[in-house]
Amino acid sequence: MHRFYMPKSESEARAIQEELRREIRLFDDFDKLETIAGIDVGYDIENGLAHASIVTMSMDDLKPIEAVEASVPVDFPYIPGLLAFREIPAVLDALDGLVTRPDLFMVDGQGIAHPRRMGIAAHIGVLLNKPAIGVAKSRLTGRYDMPGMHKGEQSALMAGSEQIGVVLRSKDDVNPLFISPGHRLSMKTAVDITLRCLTRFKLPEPTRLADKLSKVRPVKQMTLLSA
DNA sequence: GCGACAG
DNA sequence: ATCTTGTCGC
Repeated sequence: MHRFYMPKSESEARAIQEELRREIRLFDDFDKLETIAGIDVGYDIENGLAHASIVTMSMDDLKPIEAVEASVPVDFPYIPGLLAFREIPAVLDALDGLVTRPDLFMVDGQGIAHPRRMGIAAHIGVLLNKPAIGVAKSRLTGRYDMPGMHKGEQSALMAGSEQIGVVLRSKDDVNPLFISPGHRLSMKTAVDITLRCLTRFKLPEPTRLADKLSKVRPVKQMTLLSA
């Protein structure tokens, strides 16, 4: 149904991104925003698996409605700028199990704040033809001034004279988040929606819950003290 | 050639 | 991303 192609080389991967970037639309293009889904991918290094988690919630109360997960073997290395090719297979697998249809996707990673403007959030948005926002915990590319230390303060993420994202302090005294639109919404809307998803944590609810699920919970040995 | 480098 | 104990703060 989708059209994800697994490249056989780095150059081919970059060529795919150059091709897909032409489909990105950065203006608000959706009629309703009732549900939002957070997407994140964790890894099980030992078994060579990528574990994708998607949590759908209501924009009203930010309470989860549905959660799906999927594990698939990783066949693409982590290469800065090509993260999408490593994580999307697991994401698409998890997506197959999703019953509800979220109005928008919030992805852990960059939207257009990418060397070729095709971060994983943009890639997912284009593949699904759905609005998507990139929420990254660190910078991939671009320059910026550090925003104030209080929640809500922000600064522009620039690539030359082009604004590719917003550096947002999502909580007092914690490292800022890097927000960038991925597809079918504007920079301003991407930030507005992210702000609406913030509660008392650093990460917005969609990504925060997906992140929690994607962590491959280790079979931690309980400290059982026998008397 | 030398750094930088989402997860 | 993941590996990891203690430790600071609400």
